[in-house]
Amino acid sequence: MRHELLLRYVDTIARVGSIRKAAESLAITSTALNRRILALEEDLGVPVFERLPGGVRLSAAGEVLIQHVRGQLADMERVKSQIADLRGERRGHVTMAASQALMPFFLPEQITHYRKAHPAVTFSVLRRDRSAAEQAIIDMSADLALVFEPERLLDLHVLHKVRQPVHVLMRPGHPLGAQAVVRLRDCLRYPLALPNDQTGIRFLLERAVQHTSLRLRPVVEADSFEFLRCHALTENILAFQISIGLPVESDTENLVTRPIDTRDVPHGTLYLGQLRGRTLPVAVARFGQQVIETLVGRYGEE
Amino acid sequence: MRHELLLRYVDTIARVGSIRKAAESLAITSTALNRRILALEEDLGVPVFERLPGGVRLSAAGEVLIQHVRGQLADMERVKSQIADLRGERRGHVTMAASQALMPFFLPEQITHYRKAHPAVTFSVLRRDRSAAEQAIIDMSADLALVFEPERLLDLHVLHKVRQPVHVLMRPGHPLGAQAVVRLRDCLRYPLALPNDQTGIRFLLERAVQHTSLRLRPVVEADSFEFLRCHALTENILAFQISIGLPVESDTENLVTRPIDTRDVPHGTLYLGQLRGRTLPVAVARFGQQVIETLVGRYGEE
DNA sequence: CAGTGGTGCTGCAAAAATTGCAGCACTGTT
DNA sequence: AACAGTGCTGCAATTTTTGCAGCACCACTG
Repeated sequence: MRHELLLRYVDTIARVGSIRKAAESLAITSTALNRRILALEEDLGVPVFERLPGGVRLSAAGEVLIQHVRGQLADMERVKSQIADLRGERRGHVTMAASQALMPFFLPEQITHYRKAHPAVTFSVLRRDRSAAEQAIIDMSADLALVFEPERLLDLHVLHKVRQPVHVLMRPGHPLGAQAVVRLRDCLRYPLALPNDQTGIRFLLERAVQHTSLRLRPVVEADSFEFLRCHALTENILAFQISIGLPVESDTENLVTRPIDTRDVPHGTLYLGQLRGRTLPVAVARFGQQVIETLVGRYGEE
Repeated sequence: MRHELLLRYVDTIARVGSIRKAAESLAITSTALNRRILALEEDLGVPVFERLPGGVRLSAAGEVLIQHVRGQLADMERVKSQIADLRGERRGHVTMAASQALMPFFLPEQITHYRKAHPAVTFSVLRRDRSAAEQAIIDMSADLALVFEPERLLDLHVLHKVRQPVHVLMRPGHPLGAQAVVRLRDCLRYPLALPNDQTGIRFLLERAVQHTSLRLRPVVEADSFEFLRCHALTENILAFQISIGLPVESDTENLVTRPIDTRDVPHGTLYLGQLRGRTLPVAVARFGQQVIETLVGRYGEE
């Protein structure tokens, strides 16, 4: 598409923060890119970027423009998708921002299942926790967000939500495994592996101990649940995860999981959302529908 | 603006229905325009226009595209307006679709008043009754609609509404002038000048007599209220108008107006609306706000 | 305090895209 | 059968865009 090029250029520069770097990633010369931006700014009568010694940054006017540009690009995708759909082609691309808990099992399974029915649909997955997922929706780098305990829910239009209790993960034979439901204070007696502040689970745990005498003292802290889970197995300490992020029940030989009593740590909520007011491409909308149906089938209506 | 050009081209061709005619009105050669469309269709992989012997018409894919195109053009106006606003310029353009009743008094007064505060804001006014006003909103040839008794209210986001009783207009000395409120059956005893089917007033009158033995037998029918009002004065027959379209009260020497009993003809409703989901340019939004305040001040909250 | 690596920007010439003219094939109307 | 309207195309002129090299500027750094 010829006429979208300029928009793509603006978007890339804004994301990268440098004309030269953007030019490289766009496979054109910086001189051409630079001049297109200058021409745009002349047409517009206002600088779109502030020139800093280390690159460029969006000006106030640029902030207004970039939202329009990204909206236009996203909407153009929708148009192409609808036109392809009109020809019965059933192709398209879905960009999904999702919390970490969805990475190991839920999303792969969902995408595989969807691609069985629509092999021409392709996917991009961005691992984004909480506010980062919302940000991806707002700046339209993602079409859908499946996010645990988002922060603001402001520009997010909620398509579906399900409650998710927090579970504790341990090596087989750990004394906590004796109970079907564990209390938080019991967990805190053992060494902990905790996810970092960006995550919904950490948020829930911090809030749970806030007005108590309990304290979270992690032995290991990381931004990767995969690392935490594996580390819990090797060093025999406790990790945490929500229901949807737990491995299939069968392999209790390697890992034991127990829900934490909801009197101690209340349910968190997993949201499926899109940008408010956007019309999604057909492939995206259909995939969202499938996710909703799966969630309803698995956890019931909220 | 360079990159909007193609969008403007597509929009114009779709409205005009011919590449050559569109090229003329766009002040370019048909050759250039034609080739741009061909290039667009190649990029898109789908014909946007159906080629007919007498010109072109939007294809199914084109219908999808044109909605996007018009949305982007309108949104670009908003962006420019916001950028201008950012520079404290307070300029912009407002395109208003309105029912006929607003033409003689209300709109001129409103626009004059607004332009006193914001002289750099310019206006376009389209006279559109009922469904035509809604159509102008949908295809984005107008930003705001002030329309009496719209038909579907489907894509129209209602910003405000006021009730409007129907009045009968007569020459001074007409026997009907004796009563403060007139009954419909009394009106129908005299020769009538009626607006055509497209108008909300005709719609209300037709509905009023639908299940009665009364019949509307216009002596003169026209699509111009101005003509009807003037004709009523010269030939001494009855015309109709809603409150907001009536002349200022003072000049009762030339024209007498009386409300029709609402038991006979119920209130109609005047709607101020915009396209659902659109973010309006600042100038448009402010003007709409002023209109709402005027309506509230004059007719109270609904 | 010079050096270095980064930035955005600008002449000038080459390359590429766009445009305009004239004319073709086609269709519906007179 | 002539005509007036349409969209489309080959070719040449024109305009626009691009790329190279180099400039001025700034923030680090040793």
